[in-house]
Amino acid sequence: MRIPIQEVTPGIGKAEIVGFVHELRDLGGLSFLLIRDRTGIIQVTVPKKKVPEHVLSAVREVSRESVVRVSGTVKAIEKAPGGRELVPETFEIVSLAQSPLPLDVVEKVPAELDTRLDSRFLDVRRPRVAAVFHIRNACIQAVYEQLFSRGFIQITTPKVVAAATEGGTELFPIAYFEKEAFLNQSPQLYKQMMMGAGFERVFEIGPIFRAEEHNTTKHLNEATSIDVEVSYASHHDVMELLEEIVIAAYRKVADSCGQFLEQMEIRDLPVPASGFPRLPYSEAIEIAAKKIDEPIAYGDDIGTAAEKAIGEEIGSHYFIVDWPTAIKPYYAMPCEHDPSVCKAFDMMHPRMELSSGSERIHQHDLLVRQIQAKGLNPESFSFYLTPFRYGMPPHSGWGLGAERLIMTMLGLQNIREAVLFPRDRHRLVP
RNA sequence: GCCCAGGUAGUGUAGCGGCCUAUCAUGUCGGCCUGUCACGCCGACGACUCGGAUUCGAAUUCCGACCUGGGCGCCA
Repeated sequence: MRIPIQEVTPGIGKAEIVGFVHELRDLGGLSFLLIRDRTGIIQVTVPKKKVPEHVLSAVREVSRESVVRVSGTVKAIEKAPGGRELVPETFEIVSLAQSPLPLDVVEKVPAELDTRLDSRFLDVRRPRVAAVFHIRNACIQAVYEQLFSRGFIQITTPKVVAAATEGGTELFPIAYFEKEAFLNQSPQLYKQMMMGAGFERVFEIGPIFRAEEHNTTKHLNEATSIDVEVSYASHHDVMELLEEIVIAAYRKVADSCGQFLEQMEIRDLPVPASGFPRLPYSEAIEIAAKKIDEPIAYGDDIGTAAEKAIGEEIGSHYFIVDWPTAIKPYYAMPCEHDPSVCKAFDMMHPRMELSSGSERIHQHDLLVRQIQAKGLNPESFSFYLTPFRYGMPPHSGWGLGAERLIMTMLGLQNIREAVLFPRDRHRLVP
């Protein structure tokens, strides 16, 4: 019976393991092989004069990254990594790896991200790369735990849609039988319709598609959005929820991913403190105006330089609130006392934007006016607008970029590191 | 969409008009080696993205194509 490498301890006596050949060292009369499975690495020591002939011939034949099955005696040896080693009685090559490898799994020689992504299956064999995805899994699990425990209903919404949801970003057109269709940029409209359906608390974690031809370390053309919508909640309520979920994700990783953080050489993962600062947009602009060269004024979008300057000033997660209505989507609720400002927010990490959300307009006629004010045609949104005529609860929500959450949490330099198979301007394979 | 930068063995690099039959590392193959842990030592193998131009001579300069990285705008 095969056991996980992590569970191979000196006291165990005999053990059988299956894994990849991580490294091979032949010292002549003595050979060392490091065998790796998802739980760890163990040294297999082969004293050539003391092992069966079939073990010797298999060891001679085996190559790095081959899959092997080894059984034998576990010995406590201080000189061995982990304080134990396996001396084989049987050694079976389950699947021989060709050489040369397209990528050095042991990382004696670095590889460029592009080369790594071409051979992602090999790249992810590296423990420190695999660690990112174990941590990503823990984050998503934490989000599920938070949302399910609060009575949220998970929904799935169409990714193939007839028209743009928000205007603005470019959509990928696709052929849909005899009709024109697009890949959805956001579940926004569908989440809101489910408020109209009376579900009160919904979420979806799924892909969103943006056809922007950007080529940066923080954009993907297919990203994962954690999308939440809550009835009878103000934007303040959902900001608190967002903050709690981000903190829960950090805490989950800090508490349960010690081994993976270690592999990434992250000694200590600081969990953000609750009470993220709420920075009014107008103050954010003032900070940026003082710190950057390019001119910036009230009413402008917050560009990359401004975002960076403000992030440096605040130094932790924070919200930008009280946005001008003019630069937020049509569905953001204007403030009663000053409709030029709306109840929208962005949630920021010092490095970049992670999430944006708002209290939504739930009054049909106001929504139509706002759509028109953005130069869009309400008729193309009739499927979305109709529910607003038959009793629509007030509601708020947000969308959180999963890859950006992981990227900023782990200090990854490129967002592509946070996705197994990224889709960017140039990459469609694998 | 705009603007930069770059394509040299499987991988990562040096070279940037003649010293290039192209450097180094890693890898692979062969040899020696019983405690390695980036094992060591000896030997071998393996590359200038493609097409055109300039030149006595091009990896090196120019033009074009293809491919790639990054920045900006916008966004999660």
